[in-house]
Amino acid sequence: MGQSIEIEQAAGLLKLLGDKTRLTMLRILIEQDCCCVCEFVEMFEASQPAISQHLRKLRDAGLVKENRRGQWMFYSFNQQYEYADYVHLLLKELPSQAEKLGKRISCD
Amino acid sequence: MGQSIEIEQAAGLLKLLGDKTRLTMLRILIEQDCCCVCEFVEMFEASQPAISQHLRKLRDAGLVKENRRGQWMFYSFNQQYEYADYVHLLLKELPSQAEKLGKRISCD
DNA sequence: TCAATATATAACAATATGCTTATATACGCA
DNA sequence: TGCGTATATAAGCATATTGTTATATATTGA
Repeated sequence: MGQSIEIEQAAGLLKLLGDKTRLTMLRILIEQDCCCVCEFVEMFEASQPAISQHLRKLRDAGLVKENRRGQWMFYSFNQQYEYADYVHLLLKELPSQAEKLGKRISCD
Repeated sequence: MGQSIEIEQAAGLLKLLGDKTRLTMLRILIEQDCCCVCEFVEMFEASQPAISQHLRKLRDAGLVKENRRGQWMFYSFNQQYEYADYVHLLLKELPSQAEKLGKRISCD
């Protein structure tokens, strides 16, 4: 059950979502169970540290959780996030980014 | 009728909303017809230039429109904004900020 | 026309953000 | 244990953002 969100917390959340890479990551994660870092790196044609840093911000805010499987780290949307309902509300209005995943690399 | 929003435009919009002052302004403007600059200045206990600059960003993005009445400039939410529906969706989940207005200064 | 008020803009400084490169850490496997 | 792969972190740099101060513009009313 999500909490109703105060304006200050909403501003911080929206700021975090106000980045194309992070927003796309989250849009993907609400329709895709989880992704490993290497998938994001390929998808965004970005450097590995850049992706890791975005993921850390999302994780520090509680929006995603990480799960190690062997040497791969998988990230998924954190349904326990306090304002998960609100985030869903925002994300589901955005077009699916599933095609960005392309042929999924099988990391596992 | 609002347009469906692409991810890149959504990111830019959310970035703009990801500021406490601007987010609060907009939250007020969806329940309050319009506000003049001096009301915002008092409400946020911010400097007049700071408020003007926030309003300009919102106006440049098309989120608010301005209307002069004598020496006062009134700002209101722009219902014609391409993604007005989306913005409404986000804002209506936030607590009303009407009390922030306090006793409204009558500028007109 | 001039002064007062409201607002906008410009220039600058402080801070935040996001990337890069380099390096550290964690894991699997030989 | 040692190497290769995946990921995280740190440091530094370039750019963006936001506020401040100073000034410009617009409007009203004497």
